Amino acid sequence: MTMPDPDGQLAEQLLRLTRRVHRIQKRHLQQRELGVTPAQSRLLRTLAHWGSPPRMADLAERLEVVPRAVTTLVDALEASGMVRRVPDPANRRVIRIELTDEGRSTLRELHAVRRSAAEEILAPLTGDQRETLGTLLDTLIDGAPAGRC
Amino acid sequence: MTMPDPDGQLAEQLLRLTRRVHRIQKRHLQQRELGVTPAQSRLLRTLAHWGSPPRMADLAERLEVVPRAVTTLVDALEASGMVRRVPDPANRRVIRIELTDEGRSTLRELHAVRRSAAEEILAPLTGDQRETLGTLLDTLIDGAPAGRC
DNA sequence: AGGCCATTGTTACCTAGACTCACAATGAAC
DNA sequence: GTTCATTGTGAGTCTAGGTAACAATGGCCT
Repeated sequence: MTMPDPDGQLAEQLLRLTRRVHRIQKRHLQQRELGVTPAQSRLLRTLAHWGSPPRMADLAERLEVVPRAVTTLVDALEASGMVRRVPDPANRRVIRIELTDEGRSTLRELHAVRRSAAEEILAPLTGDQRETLGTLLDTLIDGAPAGRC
Repeated sequence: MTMPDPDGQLAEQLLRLTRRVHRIQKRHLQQRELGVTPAQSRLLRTLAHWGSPPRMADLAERLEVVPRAVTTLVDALEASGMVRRVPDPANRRVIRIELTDEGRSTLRELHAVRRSAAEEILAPLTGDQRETLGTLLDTLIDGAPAGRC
């Protein structure tokens, strides 16, 4: 009476949930009409958690995407005044990305968006369950073999 | 000393993991060179779990996408001989989607792909943890308010 | 100094996956 | 039989990502 493929099922559930998370987040973002897409929102949050302005390459690594993808995101965010490209005097190849005041104020609104989206997604879970889930996800994310090249 | 936004963090982790799952699955699929994308693979699996051949609209609902998206997927799968469009004699508007023999054989290979991808993703977790995660994900997926409409 | 290679960001292009809108064909209901 | 709902699809858009080629820069090595 063992399940036929428990791990495969798990991956399936994860993917399914994934799609739902994405859709819900997108909807909540659109409702606020901040002109920010989910990926841009993620970049902004990443930026906020940084100490000093990171380089494009830093962002790419943190976001786990190729540098080229960061260029597009920063293009959009810069066009809407959320971030600024600042050349690094110490190394003329690198460009540092700074949050603008407008970016910071948008971030505060994004915080609320994320909260409401998270609330909708996590509604079926109790506080304890959320904590457990958080721990498991942490383990999954941190313990990853980082892509074995 | 409470966390600033635990639920938001959770959603963040979920999204991050999501991206990883997607990437890993895609890589594993490409390695096998089955000519099947992740979304197509999902449709095939959905099809296999169905009793009698479903309508396009059924698939759309089950996959949680708009019907138009199913058209594209079925186009591709039909072009590679995995499925067949069969008109429904009882209602000439509906088209039923049938798995072909080739689709069935591909599905067997996809099963292996999914297993290996799941293994890579879930490597950091013990058996017990996987079980717990499965339960939590079930709760999340089934308990969803289905888009409050 | 000069030459070779790695780093950094970007230009140009492609793909997957989803969405909206409009529409034609069909069925159902009044 | 006219009107309305269902069903699938054409046309077009959009987000998010990926490759490949490249120009500019920096580091290193002799």
